[in-house]
Amino acid sequence: MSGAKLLLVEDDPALSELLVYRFQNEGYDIRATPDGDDALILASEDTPDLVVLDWMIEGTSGIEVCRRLRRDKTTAHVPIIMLTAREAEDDRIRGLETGADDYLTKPFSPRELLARVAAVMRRVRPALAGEMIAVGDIALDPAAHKVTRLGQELQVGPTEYRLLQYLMESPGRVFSRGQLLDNVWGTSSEIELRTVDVHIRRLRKAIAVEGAADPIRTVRSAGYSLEAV
Amino acid sequence: MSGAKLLLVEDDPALSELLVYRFQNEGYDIRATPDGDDALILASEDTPDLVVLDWMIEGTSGIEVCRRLRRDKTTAHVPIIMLTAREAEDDRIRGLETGADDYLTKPFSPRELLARVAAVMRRVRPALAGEMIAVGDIALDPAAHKVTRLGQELQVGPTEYRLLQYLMESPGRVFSRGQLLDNVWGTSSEIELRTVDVHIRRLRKAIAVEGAADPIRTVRSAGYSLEAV
DNA sequence: CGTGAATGCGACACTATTGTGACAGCGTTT
DNA sequence: AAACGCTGTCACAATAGTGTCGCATTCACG
Repeated sequence: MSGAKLLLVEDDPALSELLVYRFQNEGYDIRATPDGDDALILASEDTPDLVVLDWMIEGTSGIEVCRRLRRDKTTAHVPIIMLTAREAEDDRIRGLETGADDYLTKPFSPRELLARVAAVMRRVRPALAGEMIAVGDIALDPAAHKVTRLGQELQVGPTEYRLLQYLMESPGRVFSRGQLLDNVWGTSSEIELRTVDVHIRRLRKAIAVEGAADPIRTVRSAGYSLEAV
Repeated sequence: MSGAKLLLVEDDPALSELLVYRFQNEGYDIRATPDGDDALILASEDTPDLVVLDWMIEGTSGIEVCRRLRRDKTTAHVPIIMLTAREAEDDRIRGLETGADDYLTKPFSPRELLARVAAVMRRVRPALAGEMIAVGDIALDPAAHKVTRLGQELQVGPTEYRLLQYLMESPGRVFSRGQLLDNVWGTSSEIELRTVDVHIRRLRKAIAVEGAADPIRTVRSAGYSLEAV
């Protein structure tokens, strides 16, 4: 499991099924539901990396789903791509107003949607889109699952790798231990906060190379951040 | 029988015959049928690598064939090139919506279609385009169905061959066990993930030669990749 | 300077993941 | 019918990774 988590909200069974196959084939971890209320529950249970949202759906309407996703803290920043009917200009505008990141008018080809999703993912979570990310002298290649520093390949364990990737996605930003546990370890983590310290230490050791400073900054009583060196 | 397997669904006998001749000449393993239902049966019996599908055909319509191909797990990912009448814009759009990968409007020259097919094949499965691929000191010849390392011919079983070919198509890239099952074994596989490990081991043993390192990298909790040695 | 809280660090038991040899089922060939 | 090659699973061995603990060290603040 390497791809980004998608949530598809689409009430046309044929289209939904088709898209699920296509996205799975591209390596995405996609779940689908035809129902707006259900979508909100799914999104809150396991925050997706991106939501594809049909405008016309059963239950809570697309625009309402969009609005509520934005209201909830855990999903407020999740990118949303809206699917709208062809001539519904008003809908499109209102959709973007409500906070959608992109839209696609029906009919569209699966490939078009794939391209849009990939584009948004590249912008928001480059590493999940398979894009190489670099911070200072450290480079991370998600496709090859490799980390290099100053051209030197580093040996990084699974958890340290995920931790590093997460830190690299927002360089300079300070994350609390709780945030790191939620985003790197996963939702249902009943893990000691201090465990984060240990993995930070292991990560520091793993990315240490001759003649390069420690890029991980400890912010006392706040958390850690990765600085460009 | 070396080239990629094509399935042509075309009810104009003259055109069909011409295309079959041309594609066979190019080394493709092509079968043709004028009937939509027949096409579905042929496709399920022996999954083709690509389908060329006329929009207007007898029996089940083109769009329906397209949709059903996508619905069936074993054929869901097979690229489809649609042949449409010149002015049928709506058809084209609906075709793409239904999951076709590319289209060609009649009339077209056989050469055009050959180019499209080759382009799609190169994108999807480079080795199936009949091109020799080499990674490090390993060379795989799809035409001759042979694998050599350091000039030495290797004895590789069928599954190991497909596995190696797939890994060689994206050297350095890490694939999860699930991805490998989907792409090497086929989408309908209800097979244990650990089975991949066993075949990786068999492949490792098969491609081991004196004085050469193991090119297969195990990425713990992620999958495997083939590195250029 | 003290002092308490926060963080760094090494060790350790435990768990999860992967490597490996063996085996039985199956279809094909001899 | 026997022999063979290939396949998918299994059980077990070998590793690698994980979470906690206890203690050392550092830091902010009076």
